Amino acid sequence: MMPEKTQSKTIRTRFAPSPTGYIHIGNVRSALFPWLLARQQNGKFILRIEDTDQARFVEGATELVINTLGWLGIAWDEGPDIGGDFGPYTQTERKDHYLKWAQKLIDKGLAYADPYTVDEVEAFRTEAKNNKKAFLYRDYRPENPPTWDGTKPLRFKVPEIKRYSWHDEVMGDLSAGPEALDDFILIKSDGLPTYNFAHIVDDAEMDITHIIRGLEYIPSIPKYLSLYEALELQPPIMACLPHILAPDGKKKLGKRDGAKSVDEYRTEGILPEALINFLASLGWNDGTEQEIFTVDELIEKFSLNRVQRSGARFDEQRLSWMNGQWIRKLTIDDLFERVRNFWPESAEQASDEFKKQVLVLVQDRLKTLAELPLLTSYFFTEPTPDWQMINDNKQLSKLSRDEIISLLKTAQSALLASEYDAESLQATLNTLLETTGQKPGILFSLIRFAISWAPFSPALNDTISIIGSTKVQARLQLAIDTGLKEQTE
RNA sequence: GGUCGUAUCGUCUAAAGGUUAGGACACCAGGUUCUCAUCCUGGCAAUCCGGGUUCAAUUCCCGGUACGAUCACCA
Repeated sequence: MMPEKTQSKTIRTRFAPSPTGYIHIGNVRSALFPWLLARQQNGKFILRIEDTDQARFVEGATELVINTLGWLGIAWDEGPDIGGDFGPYTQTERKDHYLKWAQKLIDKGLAYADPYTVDEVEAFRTEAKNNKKAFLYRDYRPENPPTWDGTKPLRFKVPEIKRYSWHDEVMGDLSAGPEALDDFILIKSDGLPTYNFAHIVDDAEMDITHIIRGLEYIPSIPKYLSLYEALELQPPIMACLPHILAPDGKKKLGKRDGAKSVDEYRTEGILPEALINFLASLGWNDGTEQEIFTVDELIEKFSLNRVQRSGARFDEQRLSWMNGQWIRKLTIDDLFERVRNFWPESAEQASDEFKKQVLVLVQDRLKTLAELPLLTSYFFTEPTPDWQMINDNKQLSKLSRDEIISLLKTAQSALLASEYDAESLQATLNTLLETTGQKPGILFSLIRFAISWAPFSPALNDTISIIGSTKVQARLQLAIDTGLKEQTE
C-alpha cells in the first residue's frame, strides 16, 4: 500500500470542458465521477472553462454546460459563475498566470521560441512519415533559437529523455518509453496557452488533487510528467476513464457518431436520476448485484479503482429499463411535477386532480415521460371509433355485429346503474360476465375498445371509473350508433 | 508505421488461482379473471486463440489475433 500522504488534505476535483458545444453523453462521466468523489470525501468540485482555442469557441456553450450540469444535479463549489478563492475559472482570463510560469521555464533554459513556420514543421512531419518514423519535434530542435517575443510559439525543452512510469487510479500501473516525450508547444503564437500547458498550471494553482479525464490523454501523460518535473510540481492523482462506445460499434461515442446531448435525453423524458444511475453503472459497480443506485448511494459507494478498464457500449434499452424503474419509484406528487411539460395538448383544461388520477394508472406503463400523450390521450379527448380494431380482434371477430351491439347495450345499461368507484365497477363487470355468459376476453375487450379505441389501456374498471359515467355512456352510445351505421352501409 | 492500452453470455457486468462461471438488460415461455405495462416463475446464452507457471487457471507470465486510444499552434 502507498503511504497515506494526502490523508488530511481536502480533495479537490474538477470538470474542465471546452466551450465548443453541448455536453454529449459520452463526455458527462468525466463530470460525474469527479463530482461523486468530491462529495464522498467532503472535498470540493470545481468547474473550469477551457476556452483557449478561439477557433472552436461557441457562443453560449458555457451556459449550456452550466444548464446541463444543473439539470443533472451536479453542483460545483467553485466556478466561472460563482467564483471562488482560486479564480478566475475561465482560462482566457488567466493569461498572466500562464506567462508567469512560462517565464520560469525560460529562465531555467527549459523553454524556447519555435523559429519554424507552420509549413516547415509540416515538412518535417511529412519527412518522418515517409521514413516510417514517428515525428518528434525534438529531432529538429534549433541550435540557437531566437529570443521569444510572443509572436512565435513557445516550446517546452524536454530536460531528460527517459522512460516514465506512473500509477493511474483506473488503468493501473502505466509506463511509456522516450518516444512519448517531445518539445510540445506551451504558448501558441496567438499568445494563449495550449491545453497541455494551461491545465497543468491551473490544476497546480487551483490545488487540484485528482485529475479525472478520458483515456485519450494517456499518451500525453509522460509529457505532462516531464513538465511537472521542470516546474518542480508534484503531479496530482491521475485517473483516465475508458470511452463509452456507440451502440452499434466499437468506436468511441462521439458527436460524429450521433452521440446525443444530455439535453436530448432530458426532452425524451429520461429522469436525471436514471441517467446518472445508468452512466455510473456503465463501467462501474460496487461488486454486489445491485443495479439501481440513488445518487446518495453512488456518493457513498463509488470508487475509481472499481471502474472498468475497457470501453462499454451505450445500450439505450438498458437506459430505458432503468428509467422505468426510476419512474415507478417516484411518488405521484413527484411524478406529477416531472411530467408537467409532457401532457398531451388536450389535457390543458383538465384539473390537476384529474391528471393525477390518470397518472396513477399509467405510472407502471411509462418508460419515458415523453410517452405520456400516447398513453393518456383518450382520458382528455373523445376518441374516434375505429371498428377495424374490433374486426381485427381474434375473439371479437367471431361474433356477429348484432351480438356485439347487443352486448354493448347490455353493458351500457348495467354501467348506468352502477356506482362509479373502481371496486363497485369491478363488481358490476363481474355480474355482467355472468348475465351475458361471456368470457372476459370477449366482454372486457369489447367495452375497452368502445370507451378508449386504443390498442391498450389500464385495467378496465379503473379506466371506466376515471372517465366517468357521463362520458362512458356517451362513448358507448357512439360505439353503438357507428356500429349500426357501418352495418347498414 | 511508432507508442500505449483493452479482451467473460448479443449488451452491461460479478467471480482479484479452487464456483454447477453469478446477476442485470434484451429475447423466449408460463402466471397475475381483456389488451398494454408492471410484478412473479422458468428458459436460452459467455471466459478470443496458442503456449507456459501451478496439484489447480476466466484469474499470473509470454506470444499471437482482434479491437481501441494517440502521434496538432484541438482539447
